[in-house]
Amino acid sequence: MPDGRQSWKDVRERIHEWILSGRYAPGDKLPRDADIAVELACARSTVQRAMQDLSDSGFVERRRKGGTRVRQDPVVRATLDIPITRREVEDRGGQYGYQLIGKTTQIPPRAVLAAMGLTAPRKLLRVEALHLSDGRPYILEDRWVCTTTAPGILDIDLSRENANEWLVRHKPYTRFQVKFYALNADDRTAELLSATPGDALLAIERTTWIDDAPITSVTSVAAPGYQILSRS
Amino acid sequence: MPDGRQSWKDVRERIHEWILSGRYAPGDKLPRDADIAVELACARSTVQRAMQDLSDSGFVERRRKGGTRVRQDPVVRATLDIPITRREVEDRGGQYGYQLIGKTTQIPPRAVLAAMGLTAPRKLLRVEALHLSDGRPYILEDRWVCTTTAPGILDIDLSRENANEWLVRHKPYTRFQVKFYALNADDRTAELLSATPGDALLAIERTTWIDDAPITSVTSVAAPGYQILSRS
DNA sequence: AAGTGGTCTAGACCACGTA
DNA sequence: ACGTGGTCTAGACCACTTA
Repeated sequence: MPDGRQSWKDVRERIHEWILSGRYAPGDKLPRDADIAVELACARSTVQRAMQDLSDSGFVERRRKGGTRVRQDPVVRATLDIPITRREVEDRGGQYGYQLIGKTTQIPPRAVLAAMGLTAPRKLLRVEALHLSDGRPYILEDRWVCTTTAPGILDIDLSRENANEWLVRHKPYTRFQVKFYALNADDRTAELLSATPGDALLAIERTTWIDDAPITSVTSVAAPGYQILSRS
Repeated sequence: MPDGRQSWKDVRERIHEWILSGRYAPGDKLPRDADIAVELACARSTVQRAMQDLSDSGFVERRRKGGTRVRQDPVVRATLDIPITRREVEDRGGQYGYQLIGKTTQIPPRAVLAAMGLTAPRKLLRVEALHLSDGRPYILEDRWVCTTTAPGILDIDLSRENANEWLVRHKPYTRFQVKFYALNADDRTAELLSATPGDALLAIERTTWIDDAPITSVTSVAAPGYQILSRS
């Protein structure tokens, strides 16, 4: 314990060690921030910052007046980065390619309406496209766009410009929801992704809103072997 | 602009609106924190807090001396909660059940060693178990435990006690990694999960460490239809 | 009603990276 | 070298919640 400055990360580490070592077991109450600040010889706000991080990470639970307790059932909280596909491909050293498959205006299936929080059926723009890595199919996306919220999309030449990238640059969202699941490739999907019908594929469904107005809902199906990793 | 107190979340919202409205477009440089603080009539540290959040969320990019810029390619950063399975089942209103399938000590396949960061092959404890919801198979887990890092696991009656819950309570980790992918059910997996061979299933692989010492690596395969959702 | 976490402020200094 | 973000401190007040 040198008497130099301690960052809140150091303080977080100290407290984390108390938990790891069993000095404070799951369910135990930790001292008040102010007391910890005295013990560790730092400002209370530094302890507060450390505690907030431990709380965000699911290690402790904090309540006003109730104090801080070590969580009984730590929740694993994973953070995933979902970059735009072009960047993902290029970061892996691949050559990115994009291909428009279809563009229509139609009433989407119930599941899509539900995902976007729409109650009444209405026509939406549907864009199907394929992302390629080194010329090989990488991700097949089936996108529905609300043309009321994002009318500008209608002026874009989607055979040249990528719908996702256009939206991300011109229609920032305030809220989003992501869903992961596995599905068996049907004949069409298999053909487009150069897979075999029945192959298990990872599907990523993303829906974005500006406040309560849905912008787009897209289901991306990845080619066989695709994995998603949490940040370090 | 009422002259009441503003929280850093309010400030974050104000700056976010600047970006949404196009006042600052992707690639643009934002004013220095200090100037924003003057404009919004708050302390610089409040702006700093807001900016840190916007940076964590992937909206802006900050560099010392370089200033703050709106990101060109916003990264979608999703946070997932992965609770212990008992809690997940009970939160969904189901009756949780647990069943030990097998427990052996053997040398794991290369992939498992690699996931744990082990270079030399060595024997690990392997525990296979089934989690049930209302008596129906829910998740099949195939776990490898490093008995050097977590020797206590050998004293546990794993037919009664859940390996995951024991580890989570007695062996807190300092670091972890999560991986998601899809796989086709093989005959054995299908039988254990009451699925059909070939069904697409979601696999979640989690590895935990204390510092650099691996604790456990577990691959959980969920029954058909399982989905993972991001937090709000 | 009182105690605890949550946040703000103002000022200071540090550390990093760019110009 | 210097400007910008990053963080700490000390003190103050607020807000929630439970004793």
